[in-house]
Amino acid sequence: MQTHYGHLARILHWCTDQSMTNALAQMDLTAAQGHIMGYLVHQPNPPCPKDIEEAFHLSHPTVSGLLSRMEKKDFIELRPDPTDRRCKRVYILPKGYECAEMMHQTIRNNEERMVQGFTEEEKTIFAQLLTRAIDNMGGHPCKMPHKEETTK
Amino acid sequence: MQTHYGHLARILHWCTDQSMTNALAQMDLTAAQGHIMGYLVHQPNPPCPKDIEEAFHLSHPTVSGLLSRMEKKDFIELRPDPTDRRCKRVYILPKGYECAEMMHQTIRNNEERMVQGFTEEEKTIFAQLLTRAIDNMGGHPCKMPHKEETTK
DNA sequence: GAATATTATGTAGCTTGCTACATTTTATTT
DNA sequence: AAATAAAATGTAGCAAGCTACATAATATTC
Repeated sequence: MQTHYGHLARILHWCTDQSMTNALAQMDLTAAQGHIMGYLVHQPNPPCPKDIEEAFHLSHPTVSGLLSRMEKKDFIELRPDPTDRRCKRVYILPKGYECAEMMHQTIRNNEERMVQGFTEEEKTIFAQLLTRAIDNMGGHPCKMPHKEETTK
Repeated sequence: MQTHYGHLARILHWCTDQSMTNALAQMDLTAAQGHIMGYLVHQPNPPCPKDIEEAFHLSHPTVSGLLSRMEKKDFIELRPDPTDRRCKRVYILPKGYECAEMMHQTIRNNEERMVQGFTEEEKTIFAQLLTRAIDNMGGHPCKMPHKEETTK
């Protein structure tokens, strides 16, 4: 059985993913809902569902379902845009901001832990090899979700 | 914005995943159904749904749904075990074997492509750094699916 | 051997993803 | 200004994941 880089990459992401999922569950949020929160908190203005669809490359019914469940739990609030009655705007409520802060702490912890015992040179090489392998697979993966919800 | 290894790992796996999903779609199989096929074809004897649940860490209703849809498309056949009437056995039909062969070819192509232009030394280091990062995240990820459906 | 526990599967109902089609509002064309 | 196109969201229905509960067959225990 030879080495499978794709498998190793998968496991590594799985580890960070589990960590984030557990942290989010303690706040009564699912992983998908947490991703949205991470995005929302980094937007300068309240986005509309359409913006989220594009950022995450999700269909609009999927986003619609996620947002309505997040609203029911008081993480966000949906209000119609006064200037364009087609659009809704997504406003973050206090519980939403708490969640986002917790997520950032989780990512920081994971990133640090992952390269524990790596020398600075090893860290650099690690990032370079990962990047080259991605490039080899076809460069920019145009449909990957947003950076914010990344080390989920 | 600093480097996020978790993100890079995620993108790399995503690339291989897309490749496999596209290949499977041409045979009218979903990604999840393809994973099951990859597992089935490497079992010495026809397994029962319970074995699949354990190999993939899926719940039994999930497996049950997957298998019945695969059976409907003639990739597999479910027959009751004569010695234990609680169990069903999963038999692979010809279409199933074709699918498995195609999947292996896809994995080989991806693995090769991924490290194109890497020296032998770089390949070794790449695998080592990935492995060490995984170990740092808590060693054996006990709930990761089976190796077979890995570089999906 | 009868009662009980375990094991394998089935069913109901939820979240999150999708596509396809419908509706409403704004923008464009003529 | 009226007709048409485009944009944002809604609804229906499917796949694939889950938990919780139900059923049927085998194993264990008394």
